[in-house]
Parts: sequence; C-alpha cells; structure tokens
Amino acid sequence: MYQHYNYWLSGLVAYCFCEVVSEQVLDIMTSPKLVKRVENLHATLHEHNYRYYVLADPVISDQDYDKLFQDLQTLEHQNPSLISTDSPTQRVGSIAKDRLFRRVTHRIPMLSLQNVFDQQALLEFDHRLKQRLQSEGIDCRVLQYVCEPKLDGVAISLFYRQGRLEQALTRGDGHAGEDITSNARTIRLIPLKLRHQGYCPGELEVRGEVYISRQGFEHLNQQMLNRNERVFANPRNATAGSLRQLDSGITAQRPLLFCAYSVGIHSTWVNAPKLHSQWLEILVELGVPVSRDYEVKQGIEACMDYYKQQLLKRTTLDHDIDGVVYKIDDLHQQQLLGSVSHAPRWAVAHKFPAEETMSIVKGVDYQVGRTGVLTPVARLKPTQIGGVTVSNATLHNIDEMQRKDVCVGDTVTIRRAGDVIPELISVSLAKRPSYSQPVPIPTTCPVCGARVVRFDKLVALRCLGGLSCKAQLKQSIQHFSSRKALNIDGLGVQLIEQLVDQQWVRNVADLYQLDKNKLASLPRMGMKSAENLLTAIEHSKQTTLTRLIYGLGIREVGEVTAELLTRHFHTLQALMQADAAYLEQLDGVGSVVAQSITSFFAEPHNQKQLTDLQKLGLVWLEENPETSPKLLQGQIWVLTGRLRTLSREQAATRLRALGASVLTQISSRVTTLVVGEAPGSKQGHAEKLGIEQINEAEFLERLVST
DNA sequence: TTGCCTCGAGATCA
DNA sequence: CTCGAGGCAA
Repeated sequence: MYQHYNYWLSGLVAYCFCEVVSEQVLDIMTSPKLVKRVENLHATLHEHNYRYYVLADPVISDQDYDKLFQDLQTLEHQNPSLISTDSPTQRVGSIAKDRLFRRVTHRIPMLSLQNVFDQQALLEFDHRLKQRLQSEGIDCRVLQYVCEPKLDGVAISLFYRQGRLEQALTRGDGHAGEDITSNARTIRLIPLKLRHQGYCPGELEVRGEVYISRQGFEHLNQQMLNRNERVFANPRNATAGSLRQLDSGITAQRPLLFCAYSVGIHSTWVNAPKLHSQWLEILVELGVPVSRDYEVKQGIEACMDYYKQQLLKRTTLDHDIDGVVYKIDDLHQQQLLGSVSHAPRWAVAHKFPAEETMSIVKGVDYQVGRTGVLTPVARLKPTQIGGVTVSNATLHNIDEMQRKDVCVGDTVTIRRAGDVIPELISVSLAKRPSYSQPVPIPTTCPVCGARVVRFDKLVALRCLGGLSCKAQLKQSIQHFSSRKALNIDGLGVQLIEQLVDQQWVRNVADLYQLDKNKLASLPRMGMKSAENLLTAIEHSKQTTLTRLIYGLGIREVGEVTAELLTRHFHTLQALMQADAAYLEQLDGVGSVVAQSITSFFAEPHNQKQLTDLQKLGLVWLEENPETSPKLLQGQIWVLTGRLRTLSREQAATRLRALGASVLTQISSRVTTLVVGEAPGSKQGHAEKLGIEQINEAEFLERLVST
C-alpha cells in the first residue's frame, strides 16, 4: 500500500514539472546519445512498472525507481523536445478545457452480463448453451469456461493504436460512453504503451474495471478527513467520483487500480488467439494487468467449486468483489452463441448473496405516480447496507405488501436487489410489537382525496383524480418538460412543486403563460433564474412531433412508440383520427397500446390541451429531423414467409430505419409485400389488391440501393 | 435508489 | 457558502 503511495507522490511531482515545461519553447539541439539515454530510461521505467504492477514482482527498490524517474524528469526538463506522450512522466495532463467529457460511441457495444443467484439458474444457463451449440452441430458435453472474480468498480474501455494508449471511455449506456482519457492516463496500472511492440495488434481495445482497494479507500478517506473534506460512502463511489474529475491532477492523487477482463476490437493476425484465456495471457505479456485469480474450468460443476472457493476467499481480499463471472473460453463458440439485446449469451455473472440487514418499518406511504397508480413505499429506520444508507424500500403493490404481511413497527430484513434497488425481503413476526397495525388500504387518494379504484384482475390501485390530482399533475409536467420530451432546461422537481402549489400551473399549457416577475418572487429564484427559465420555455416551443407525442404522457406510449407513430402518421391530425383497429395493425402496437391512444385523444380535455398549446405558439416539425434521411418515407411494407439472410425482426428494423412503416396485415394502403420462403395467405391477399410483391433478393437489393 | 461531480445562481457576511 | 438541477454509474 505505502509503496503505491510513493508512486502517487511521484505522479504529483510530474504534474508540477509538466506545468512548467509546457510553457517553455526551447528547442535545443539534441545529440543522438541523449535521445538514446531517454529512450533507455523509458524502457527501464516501463519494465519496472510492469514488474511491479502486473507481475507483482519488483526487482528494484522504490528509492531506485524514484531516482530513475527523477533522472528522466531532469533530462526532459532540460530538453523539452524529448518529451513524448507515452513517457512515464507524462501521466498527468492539464485541466480539461472543454468542461464536459466528450461522448463517444463504442465501436463494439459494451454489454452488461446476465446475473444468476443460485445453482439452479446456473445449471439452466449451462443447459441452454449446450442446446444452442448442439443445434449448431458442435459436440459439447462439457463446456470449457474461464472463471474470474467480478470486481466491484467502474467498467472502462482502453483503446491502443500501435501500442499507444489513444482513448479511454466509460461504459456509459453500453452504446456510447464518455472520453476520460486524461484521467485514465493517471492510473499507473494502465500502461501508456504496450510491451512487445512487434507482437502486438495495431488496434487493440482492452476492457476492464477501475477500482479502489479497501486499504486505498481507508487511506483516501483519512486524507479527506484531514483536509476537512467529505468522505466517500464506499470504494465504488470513490472510484466513479475520481474518474469524473475535470482536473486529472486530482484523479492522479486517488489510489485507482485497474484490472482487464476482456478484449474488444482488435486487428487480426496469423496467430490470433482462439480462446479467451489466451487473450488474458497475451494481455499480461503486453503489460496489461489481469486478475491473478482467473482459472479455466471444465464444465459448470467445476465453476461452482470455483464460486465456493472465491466466496471463502472474499473476506481475505483487499478489494470488493460481488460475484464471479463465467465465460465460454472458445471464441468460436462465443461467436456462435451471440448476444441478446443487453448481454452476451456466452457469459454469466454468478453473484454472491446480497448483504442483508435488519431495519424497522416506521411507516408506509402511498406514492402517486404520473398515471395515478398508488405504490406503497416503506419508510425505514435509516440503515447502512452495502456502503449506502437505505431509508426507503418500495413494496411494489398491495398484493406484494399483504403477501409479505408488512405492518408498521415491524422489524424487517432488507437487501439491495442486484446491488441497487432496496428490497424488503421478510418481516420478523417474532419481533412484531403488540401495538403494530396492518397498513390501511386507501380508498381515497392521499394527495387529492379523489376516489381510488382497483380494476378487476389488476394489482394496481389507481387514483381517479386525473390532472386535478396535484401529484399526477406535477409528474405530468415533469414528464412533459423532461429531456426526451419538450426539454425545458431548468424546470426541476422543486420548481414544479412550487408552480403547482401556487396554482400558477394547472396543465402543461399554463407553462407558456408564466409571468417573469411572479416567478422571480419565488424562494431561491431571482430575476436571472426567471429569465433563464422563460428562455428555456420559449425554446421548447419549437419541437418535433415525436417529442410532443411522447411528452403528452399517453399511457403505454414511450419514446419508441412515439417515434413509431410519427413515422407512420407524420401529422398529429392523422394520429388523432386513427381508430384502435387501425393502430393495432402497426407492428409494435398491440390492443392495449391502441386502446390507450384512442381513449387519450377521445378525451375532450386532451383535445383542448393540444389546441391551447398550438394557440400559445407551440409548433412541431412533422418530419423527424433527428434521424437519417427517409428514402422509404410514407411507404407501408408487409413481410411474409421466412427470409434466409435476415430474421423478420432485423428486416423490419432495416425498413423502419429507412422510414417505412411495417405492418403485419395486408390492406389496400400497403405499398410493398416481401415474399420469403413458404409465404402465407398474405400473398394471395396482396395479389387480389394488386400490391407490389418482391422476393428476398430484390428486397436486399432495394435495401442497399436506397 | 443512492451517491458523486459540476454548474449556475441565490444568500450571507465582511 | 449553499442549494437545486442535471448527468452518470451501479
């Protein structure tokens, strides 16, 4: 630990130096001898770093290392032209100029992992894989897995070009993450330059976890305490917080560690590995740290042994792990298995049982959601669990609450499900106090007093107050102004609360008639804030049909459906006139959604709302400019039979991307029918109506040419 | 659901 | 200095 600490200090020294150096514009003639000397120092320091961090087998003392490090610094200081970006002294750059981290798309998405919590689910996982592989003609009575501990930190991706660290990204939503290169460079376990240049692929993306050791965490918090700053709640938050610093000088002072667990994009070469475990070995040779605890196992039973072994080992480790991960070792098998939307099929996280704690139910409140659904929420005596304080736990619905038999005053067991959402597991009847009362089921809304009903067969209670219920109104407005809807910047929950309570806003249209002076009179609002808000509101008047449809908060209509409706109808007028039967024909719209849409627009009150918005100057683009050009815009396509090259879902997605609507039934409005193998009755139907029919080859041709 | 960082702006005190 | 909003990660 303290050895690591010495190295961070060296990092600090480097920080001071490069600040000075960058201001000098010296251009001293450099002798070949000097160049050689600097190169040697680079190589030596990289080698010692590698031995220290990756192999955990240093061959020189810290003092000697620091001496070499300082030699290099002195040389670079005297000869700035010799400083290269992968020099061991260049870990800390300057403060990020552009105040936000740039968003960058991952070339291969960073998926998350399926989780299992017990042996049963794990056996099913293994069984599924065998079946899938067998159907691909692979003999696989025993699957070979790579087992490794699952570190509890923050996932990142490192991109190396010609062996040099070029870009570091956070995982983000898996699709795109943030560019944290300057912060990643300060982590000493992350090589700026890979070893064995000749052998390493030209492009290599390393994926792994940034984390903090328990000791490092204690030490950091002690430091924060000494400086009178706030301490971190747990190592993971400290890690995430450190990576988000705009000043990488601060990141450099944090005891961040790194451990790689896989490879993303990479150039291929003759001896490219065939196994995941071979990749891990290559990473070690390239100087990238990987877990020392990984093992290759034959069959899922062996994996379970590994799990038990790691579970025992857990407490002795210097860092948090929340489970172990099993991956199919054979890369070809991985490829055959492929992925589902959010996770690869060939890997699974076997999670350790979540930490459980006792707490006391101080009360149960009912929360009223945007659509009026009442959700019981247990208010708990604040309790530490897994490094955070939990004081609320949702009980989901009345059935759930009654099944668990929750009473006020009960002592209960809680845990964080999936390590995120607090969950009330059970009540301890033995500890139930005599005064405890069952939680009353409300018959009226706790917010507006309107009648509460429970529709047949539905578990949910619903407040009938509609928008005259303040809770529903507040949430509708929040939804309307949210980023993906009308995007009114600066209109947060607190402000909405006040606007509604003052009765200045009774519906979304009222937002467009707010008075600046009145606004400025609110607490924590001044002239400046009021002006900014009004500008943001004004700005939101120019919007798109998709945003408007989504923002209206029609039940069952989210982002995706809103986009779908825009693509198909193009105008609000057309959407409002569509009947349920027609809507249901749209691929992606079922009877429930169709019903929701028609009943929303049938409501006179909603119709008035829309005309009011228009009168107040709201305009929307009926084509969606936020997506690529639509060459099949306005066309309606139907698919029949089996396609050889694409799944039907893939084909539909491609068509929609080009602006076409995809329906499941033939009608006179359909423009084109794609006929695959073994077509159904749709073909005959289309024939009668004289609709254009094309086969798979023509279809593919059309996809490329448009 | 909680905790963290950053930003802008209001509040407070000298 | 403090707060609210917004964004991010698990």
